[in-house]
Amino acid sequence: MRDPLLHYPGYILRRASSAAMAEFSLRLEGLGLRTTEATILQIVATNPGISQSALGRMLDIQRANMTPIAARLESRGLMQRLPSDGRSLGLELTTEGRQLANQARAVIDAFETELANRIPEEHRAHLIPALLALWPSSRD
Amino acid sequence: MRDPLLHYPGYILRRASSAAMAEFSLRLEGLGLRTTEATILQIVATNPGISQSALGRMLDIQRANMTPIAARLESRGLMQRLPSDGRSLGLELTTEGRQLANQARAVIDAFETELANRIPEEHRAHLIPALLALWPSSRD
DNA sequence: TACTTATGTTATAGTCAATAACAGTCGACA
DNA sequence: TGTCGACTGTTATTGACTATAACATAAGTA
Repeated sequence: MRDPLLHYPGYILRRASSAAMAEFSLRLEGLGLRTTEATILQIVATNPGISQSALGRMLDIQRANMTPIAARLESRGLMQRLPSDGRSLGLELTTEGRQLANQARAVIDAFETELANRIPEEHRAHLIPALLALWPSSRD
Repeated sequence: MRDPLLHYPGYILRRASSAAMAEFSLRLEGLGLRTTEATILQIVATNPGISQSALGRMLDIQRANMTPIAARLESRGLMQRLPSDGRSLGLELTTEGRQLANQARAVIDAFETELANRIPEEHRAHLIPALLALWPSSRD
């Protein structure tokens, strides 16, 4: 029972990512947040007033899929959507949203620290630069 | 417009993985294969007779979700499901399945090589060991 | 034999991403 | 100024993928 793909970086990337994300989702369950929602809270916290579409571009989430996500966060009282532009909606966290964002940040920090510690020291510093090279994306 | 999570390995892992997988899916479209299906063809090719559930354990796919995937490959004439055990089904590729597996392997090889080449040389060799450390999984 | 575990299946629900179509707004520019 | 093209947000729909529960059957074990 041999896995012939174990030496391919892309394959291992997929498997490692899905395993890590499953674990991460569990840790967020206590806060009632999904992975994407926790991410959004962090980004809106550091970029108050960011528009829905700019947020979507940052996270590779399309406008059409952003709408229900943002609506859900707003209906939970975590985020406000204020018309900034006439066509754009500027996003801002409520007080409750900021509190939850902080709690989520603690969960993220703990998880990411654990992840990093699982990597043998001689490889640790190379992971992020290597992954960034695989993900050209919007930071060009 | 700053991304406050850019220094977290788990976050970048997720983003890099989803970008790479989207690209990979496009390359498999020509063969009419999904990512998972291409993977299964490779594994069954190297492990003829493997059972559906063993395959599922290898790929972290649950029995219930394995059924329609395997049935689809069989109905396309790529794979056979032969009762081996009375309860188990042993999987084997048909001639056509082997041919398609070979074509898929070429696509995989090309893609994985390109991926590896995107990584700056000083980081390249560290990616797989680092990822394997994050994905303990079944290889214990 | 009786009990437990393993395998495969069906049905169902939820999450997530992709597409198309629409209304409204903004900006550029002739 | 007015028009045209691009941008924003929304709705509706679809497909892929995952998770759970319940079931029938077979295998292994005490």
